Amino acid sequence: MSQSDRSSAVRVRLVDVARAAGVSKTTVSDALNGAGRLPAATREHVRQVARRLGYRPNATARLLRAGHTRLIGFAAREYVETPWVYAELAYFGQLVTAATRAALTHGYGVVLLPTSGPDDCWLDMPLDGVFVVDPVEGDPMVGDFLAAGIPVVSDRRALAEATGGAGTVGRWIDFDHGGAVRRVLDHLEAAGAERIAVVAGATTACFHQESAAAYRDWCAERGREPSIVCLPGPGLQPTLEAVEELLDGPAPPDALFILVEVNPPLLLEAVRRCGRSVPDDLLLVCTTEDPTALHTDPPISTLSFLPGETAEAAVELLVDSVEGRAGEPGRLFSAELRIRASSAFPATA
Amino acid sequence: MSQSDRSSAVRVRLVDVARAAGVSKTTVSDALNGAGRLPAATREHVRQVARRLGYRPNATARLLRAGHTRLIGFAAREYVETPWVYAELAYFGQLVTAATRAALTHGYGVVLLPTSGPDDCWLDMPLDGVFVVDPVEGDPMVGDFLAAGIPVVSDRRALAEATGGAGTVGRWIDFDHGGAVRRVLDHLEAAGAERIAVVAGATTACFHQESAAAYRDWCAERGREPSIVCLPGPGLQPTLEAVEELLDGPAPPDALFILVEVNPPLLLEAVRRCGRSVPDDLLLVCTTEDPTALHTDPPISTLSFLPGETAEAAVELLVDSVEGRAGEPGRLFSAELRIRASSAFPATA
DNA sequence: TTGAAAGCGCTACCAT
DNA sequence: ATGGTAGCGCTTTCAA
Repeated sequence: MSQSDRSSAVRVRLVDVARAAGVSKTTVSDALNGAGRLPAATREHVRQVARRLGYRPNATARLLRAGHTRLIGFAAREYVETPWVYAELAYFGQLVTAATRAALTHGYGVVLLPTSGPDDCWLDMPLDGVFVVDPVEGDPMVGDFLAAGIPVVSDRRALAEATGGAGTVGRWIDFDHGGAVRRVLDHLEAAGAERIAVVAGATTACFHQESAAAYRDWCAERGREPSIVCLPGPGLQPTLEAVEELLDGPAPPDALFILVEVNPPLLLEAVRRCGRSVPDDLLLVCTTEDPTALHTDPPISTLSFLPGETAEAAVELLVDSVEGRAGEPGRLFSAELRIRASSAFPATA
Repeated sequence: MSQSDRSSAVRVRLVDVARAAGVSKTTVSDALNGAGRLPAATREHVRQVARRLGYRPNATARLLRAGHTRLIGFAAREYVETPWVYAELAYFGQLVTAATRAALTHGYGVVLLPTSGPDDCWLDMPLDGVFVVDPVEGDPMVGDFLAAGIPVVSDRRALAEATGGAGTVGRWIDFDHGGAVRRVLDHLEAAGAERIAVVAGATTACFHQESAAAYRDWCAERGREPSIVCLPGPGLQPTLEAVEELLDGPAPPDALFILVEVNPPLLLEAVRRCGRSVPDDLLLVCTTEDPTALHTDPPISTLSFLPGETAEAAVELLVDSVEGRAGEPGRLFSAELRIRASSAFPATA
């Protein structure tokens, strides 16, 4: 019954191999890990016995011994109440994808963390470090990990600097959100827009806060009337409805800057339903990572927050922290405005 | 310097708290875990000391003690060479999302596994079980985990039954792919289609294999000429090109059944570019989990493989295995055909 | 060349 | 009511 050998509930341990091979635990360990100075014969013998018995080292025990787990956590905190809804947004999807890939190249695995749960249940996971996206003000998760001496990288510089302090904790990546928004607005203005409306999220994420503020400032500086709709959530339907309302309302805008993730093709369709044509009739810039923005007709200008690059940077900062390397405390990125036909100068100009 | 207290590199251990509080390790453990029969005063005292010192239990040590990790792995094996590209497909995204959510409700965390890497590096992770999606024939990852006595759930019944055997290993979820394909074809035929073309993937995933075979059989039974395009990868552009080629080619089809993930709005746009109109001119069914299929004009009929439900089932099977509960060896699902306007009987009928 | 023994940090048994 | 101690399974130092 070789089958019942293997699937029997009792796992074979190092000491079992040692006994079966008639050697000590040390010898087995050395033989299997290529350590020590064993004669090739002993080594081979031990290996054979180990294989015959179907021995696999216990990962947890090695980790305890090693003092690290090569596991990093990933958490997105914005929608704390409804865990993992955000996974369906292209931005978060790409973020976790890139983080995973980056972690793997550094020899780390990624653990998807719960955003809610019994108290500080996240501390029960054997993590070497954590990447926290969109931490909330005074985030308990961040606090817990830092207090436990587990390095944290977040995407909020201000928050990281407020909490951490010493060398190995509280590093960050971040964006100049206000600057990015102004760049978009300037671009739209240069393209001839006179009434730029903004659709923003109403969450606590600093991204939305800062973006909305920047928009208002920008308008104030020019004596323009701000026209902004704040959405409670990231749903597709509410966003499209908000757009249609704006376009069908009084004093419709001649440019739209969408700050929540929205499906580009469907957005375009909604705009058309309102009898507007992009870009002749309405300039359009979206904050989305959805790759279909490239393939619509016309292609849509986007403001990208570079999930791939930033996740990679975050993981690198984290790994540096974990492995005790000093280094930069954080990295500031610039959102990338990708100008495409939806906001280019009208072809007629 | 309360700050340097907390971030100092040396983590405070249980024994440190015990010493500081003038009690034994046992008392500290009991006090903190609410075990034992300590007087409230002792308990409180110990807790205060622990808090003052910033004590956090070492997760790895507890896990070693506990004999389990409450961590399950998630791996998708189809595109082993280019890890995590698939994360951008709606199907996989929803799969990992649902699996994560389900795992969390059972008190398990999810570890995203590398699909390639130095030999059996995945065994270094302290996992209680693994969910392997699209395992390849004779998958080494599956074999390694089973050999290590770590329960595996995969989405290939045949493979699971070939490998495992005994109670705690090799459970499965699966679909009757052939049946699903035939259901779609029957539906299209009933809706009046006479030339149904299929766009399929060319990967080793049994889904593609079985689907293509079912299509060919179905055609053969009716003496129809099969018209099938096999795509090497999941890219958006190649898929759209294949569709346009089909529609512009000789003997264009009057119905299209797309078996790879494609963006619904863009697909519709491509179809229109070919001068066809859905559904009057061309019936359309897609195998996609992209939620925008609902919002296009017309909405697109889809064949859904229920990533949410199946991931949940997989996690439940896995948790049962891990916790030593006997139970069903697997669960067979039926793909769900969601008929919408894109494949309904022409309105003119 | 090999092995005994000491831990990694924690929990749980069984004395006191 | 409290604490000593054994042990989870492994690696590693050090002595033989």
